[in-house]
Amino acid sequence: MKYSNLFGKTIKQTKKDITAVSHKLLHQGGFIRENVAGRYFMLPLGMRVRQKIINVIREEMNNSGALEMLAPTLHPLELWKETNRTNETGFELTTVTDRRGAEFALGGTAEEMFVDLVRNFKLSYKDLPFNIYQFSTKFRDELRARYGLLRTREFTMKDAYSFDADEESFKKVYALMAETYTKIFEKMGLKTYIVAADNGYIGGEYCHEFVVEHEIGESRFFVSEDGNYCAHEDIAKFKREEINTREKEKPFEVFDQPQWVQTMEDNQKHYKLPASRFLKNVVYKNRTTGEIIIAVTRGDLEVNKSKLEHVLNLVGQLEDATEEDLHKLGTKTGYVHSWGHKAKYIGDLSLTTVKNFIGGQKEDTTDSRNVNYGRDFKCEMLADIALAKAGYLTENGKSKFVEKLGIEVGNVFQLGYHYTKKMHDATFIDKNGKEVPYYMGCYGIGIERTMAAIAEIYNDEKGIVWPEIVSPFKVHLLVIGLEDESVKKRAEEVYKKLLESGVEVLYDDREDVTAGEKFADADLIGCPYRVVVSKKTGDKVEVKRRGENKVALHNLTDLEQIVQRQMI
RNA sequence: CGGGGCAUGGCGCAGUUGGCUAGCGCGCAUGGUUUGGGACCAUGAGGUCAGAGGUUCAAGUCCUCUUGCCCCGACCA
Repeated sequence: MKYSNLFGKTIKQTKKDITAVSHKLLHQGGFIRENVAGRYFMLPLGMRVRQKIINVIREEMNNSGALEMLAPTLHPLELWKETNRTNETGFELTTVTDRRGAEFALGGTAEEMFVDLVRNFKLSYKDLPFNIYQFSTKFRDELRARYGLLRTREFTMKDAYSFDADEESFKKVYALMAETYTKIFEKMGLKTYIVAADNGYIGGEYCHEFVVEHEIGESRFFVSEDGNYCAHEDIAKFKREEINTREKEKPFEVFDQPQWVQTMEDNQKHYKLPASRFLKNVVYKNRTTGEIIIAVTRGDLEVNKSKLEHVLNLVGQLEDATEEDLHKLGTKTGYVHSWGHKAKYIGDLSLTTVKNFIGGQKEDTTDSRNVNYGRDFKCEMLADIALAKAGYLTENGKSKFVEKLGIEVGNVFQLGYHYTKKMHDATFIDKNGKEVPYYMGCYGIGIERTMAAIAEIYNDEKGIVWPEIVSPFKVHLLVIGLEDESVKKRAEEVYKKLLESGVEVLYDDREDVTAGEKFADADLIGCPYRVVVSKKTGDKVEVKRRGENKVALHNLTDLEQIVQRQMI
């Protein structure tokens, strides 16, 4: 393609408040343009990258035996009602109504649609298993879109849905998908961690995120030093160390405490004891029912809301209690009791690792001490509801957690019977002629986010350095000194030759642009090979790899060979 | 959803305690000089200062509301 025909422009300056490197460079290089918050135009250059990414994914998905298809964008709302996902928060549906009054949801994910399609076929066990997928626009009403393409409200997703006869058969598909994903991301130059995570509003019992480690990422996860464990913070299981379990239980008492002792720091200062010796209470409210839930933990630990929701089977339902809610309980911030309020008490596993807790019944000038779990108070249940942190021990106590941040570019979910049992007739006929629900999984990759992740990792101060397989063009050909007829002729010849041998080339043929500007654009756009034709190059061409400094003169056949060689 | 910030030609920004004809850089157009790292000169086009209401002799500037965007947080009681 000739640069003079390209729509879209590189620019020198971007807004100060663009913070993500990928956002800045993709905007500056003329790959994307924002429409409104979280919704982007894919410009021709960006479109080419997007297409390359799709090609890689498609090829590997097809290799895995999955079949591409396409579902409608508007999903009948009844389907979402069938699984009760219309009521779940954490996943705000955008709905539209047509002129007949029929209601539709703009799909943010398509489990119901695929189940609906499949159930209408009335399949037999002989038709199983299969894995069907699509590339389609997804709509998510994010509270806060940010970082350019990293978190948008409208994006392309590859979503696949597998249907199996049973768990055993499913597990093979799940493993195959994980393997396929690793291959896909590796091909694009992304090293991914496979992070065990929470299924959240998608449902099912387990899932894994594919995460590219990067500081800008919003996924916080932990890897054990021995490399045997890798889990998202929302599910990371860690060992609660015994604090003082050998100590003898002393008699419970309420005693005087200076009024200035209010916070956990005050406690530690006043008693000269570590935070782990105190009780901590965190109050939540069920969004829909208004029920108050009090999470009780050891003072040095924090409550993880996702874990708590999971334990209570209330995914996306909890919100922080307000001061008003506390008032209704007859208390206020800092004065919540570990027992006795009209609320559901859930305790963390750590409550049994300490003898003679301090706290739990704070009033203005008193509190309680020598509080022992089981003897002096009891929660409705003890569960893993505490937030993991760097340095904590793995469950077996053998290794320590290292904290990492990353960009979640893909995920694989075990869905099991989550949808097929909620939706009627989502069954096939087994060998015995019985109707049996499908055992499902689903698998997603965010295309634009993957694009941003690549740009986030492969760049330098001058621009993006695209991995060859996703680069918009393989060669960025630029000509300097176009007014010289022989140079111009030579450049045209090189361009034609490259095209003829099937090389994708962006030919900067602009006449009134200085050399410096052409170089700057080539760096910014970031194609892997920069080829220069000028007076200096004579019957050769100058070749430079983006990201490297050395330049070399080659003749055309050499160049073709260099470029044809697949570099990954 | 809470807190903070911003909104001025296409883009990036300046505009003082309200004051006269709203500026600068980039980009764009035209002409010229240039041509191996965003070069230079000249000329020109382009603005209901986000929207609505208000205060005032006078509003880009002060007040109120609305909308949009950006940043931080959304859990430690």
